[in-house]
Amino acid sequence: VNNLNEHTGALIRKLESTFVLSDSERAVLTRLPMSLAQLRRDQDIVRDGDRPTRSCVLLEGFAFRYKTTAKGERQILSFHIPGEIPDLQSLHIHKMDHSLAALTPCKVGFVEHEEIQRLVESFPRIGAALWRETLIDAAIFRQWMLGLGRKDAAPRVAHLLCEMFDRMNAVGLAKGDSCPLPITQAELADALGLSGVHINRTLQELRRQGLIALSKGSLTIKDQTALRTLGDYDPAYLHQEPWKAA
Amino acid sequence: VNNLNEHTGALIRKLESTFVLSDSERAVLTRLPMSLAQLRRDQDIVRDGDRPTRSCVLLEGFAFRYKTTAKGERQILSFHIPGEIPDLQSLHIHKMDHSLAALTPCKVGFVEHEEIQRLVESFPRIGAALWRETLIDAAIFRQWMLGLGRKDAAPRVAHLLCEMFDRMNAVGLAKGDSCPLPITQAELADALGLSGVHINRTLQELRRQGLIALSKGSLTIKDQTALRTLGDYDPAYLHQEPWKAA
DNA sequence: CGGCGATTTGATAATGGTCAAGTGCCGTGG
DNA sequence: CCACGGCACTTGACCATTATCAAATCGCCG
Repeated sequence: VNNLNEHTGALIRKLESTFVLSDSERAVLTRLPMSLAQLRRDQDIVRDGDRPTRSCVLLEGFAFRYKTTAKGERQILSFHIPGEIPDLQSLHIHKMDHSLAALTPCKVGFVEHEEIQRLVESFPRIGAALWRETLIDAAIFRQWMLGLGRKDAAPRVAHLLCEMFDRMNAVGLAKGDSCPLPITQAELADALGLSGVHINRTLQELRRQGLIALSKGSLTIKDQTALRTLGDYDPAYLHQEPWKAA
Repeated sequence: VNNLNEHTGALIRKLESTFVLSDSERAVLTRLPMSLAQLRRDQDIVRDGDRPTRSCVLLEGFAFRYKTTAKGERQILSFHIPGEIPDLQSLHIHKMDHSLAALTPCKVGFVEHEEIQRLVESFPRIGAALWRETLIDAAIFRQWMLGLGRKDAAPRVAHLLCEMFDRMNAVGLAKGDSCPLPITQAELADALGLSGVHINRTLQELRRQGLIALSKGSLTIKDQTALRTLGDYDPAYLHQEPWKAA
């Protein structure tokens, strides 16, 4: 518990992207006790089977959750951007059923479950907002399932790129039609249930059609309409509209 | 709001499968106001895009959630058994991002969101239990994603059958190594991201190997060990152990 | 008996996987 | 400054799992 505030900016920005916080709510969040850590790329934060007593707020950088098959194949379940709490579910589900790792070097804050419990008891609206975040998480899982189960490679890739751009945009991390997206083709493959080779060819096709540019960790959406149509993308499932005043 | 109790038995049984209720908690749940309805097979309960003001408790029969692709392909996202609240998420996520339908004729109780809100405010432990249920929902989505993205047909089918059996068993609806499973091969296909033809051939193979029997809406697991191994199944993600005393 | 939905079967095609080798990029150390 | 090493990306050839299409059978209910 080694900080005071200024670290929670990403968290507050994220919550405020769908929620209007009152002053007292913002104040208590700013002072939320967390212990900071800096993580290397690819470092596990929590592992499948762990029983963590704290959750992890992503302050800078990107993370992802994944599971592994008996024969060692990896499925990436979600990508996480600054301000998110990727393992909030461990608050009520005590044993991890998947792992969480750093996609890039990143800065995180660990908050004890006890602390979160106190927070949601004293500030029920924050409790509801956090519950809501976990529900949006689930909505994203459902959307990915539709892709994994029923879409061809190109629409799958297109959809993911649309989603990541919108999520980055919602927390102010996109500029114009570009945003950081430091994801490897192998990671894309593991997220979309495809092989690295096929991801490569699909990306080339999207580039050839002038829909996107993606290189050196940066994504540019060159033809949003076409990309959304191809990916059958409708951002409604992200439930991003600010919705309830303080 | 046309009933008193005896209808909520399935709900209570479900909650008690992972949670020890106090007497007052059980009492308030028993009296939970809900309006009953009887639904036909395949009838939509709520639709993608709706903004429901109530959630649906499944009292008898089976339900499923699904999404549809632009070209009309269906992905089934989850199956639901008696006692579950398949659209509880609409409490905090106001617009449906998928549909919910009756897999078999079924009896449901609709509970107004207002009512649930009152319930979780007065009984925070029930609130936590419900939050937990939505998190387990998400855990099941994650497990399905691993299958959709990274497993071949046979393991996918095997895994689903293991899961459905364990969930039925947890609420007392299995007898020995059998349980009701009134699911069509086409529905299995849409849940597992495969074609109906391929599901048919895969089921035949599982039967030929003596792992299962599945017909007339009833599943029998004839070799649990082999089926679990094949499906790479570990029930930990269902988080079924009763865990916190009242 | 008729009819309809569910299941089964066979033949053929396609999307995407695997394997293997090569290229490009970038940071490190001589 | 340049060679080296490693990792991500790219390419080509071949293969496999699964989709598609079409038709036949089964089972149950009226």
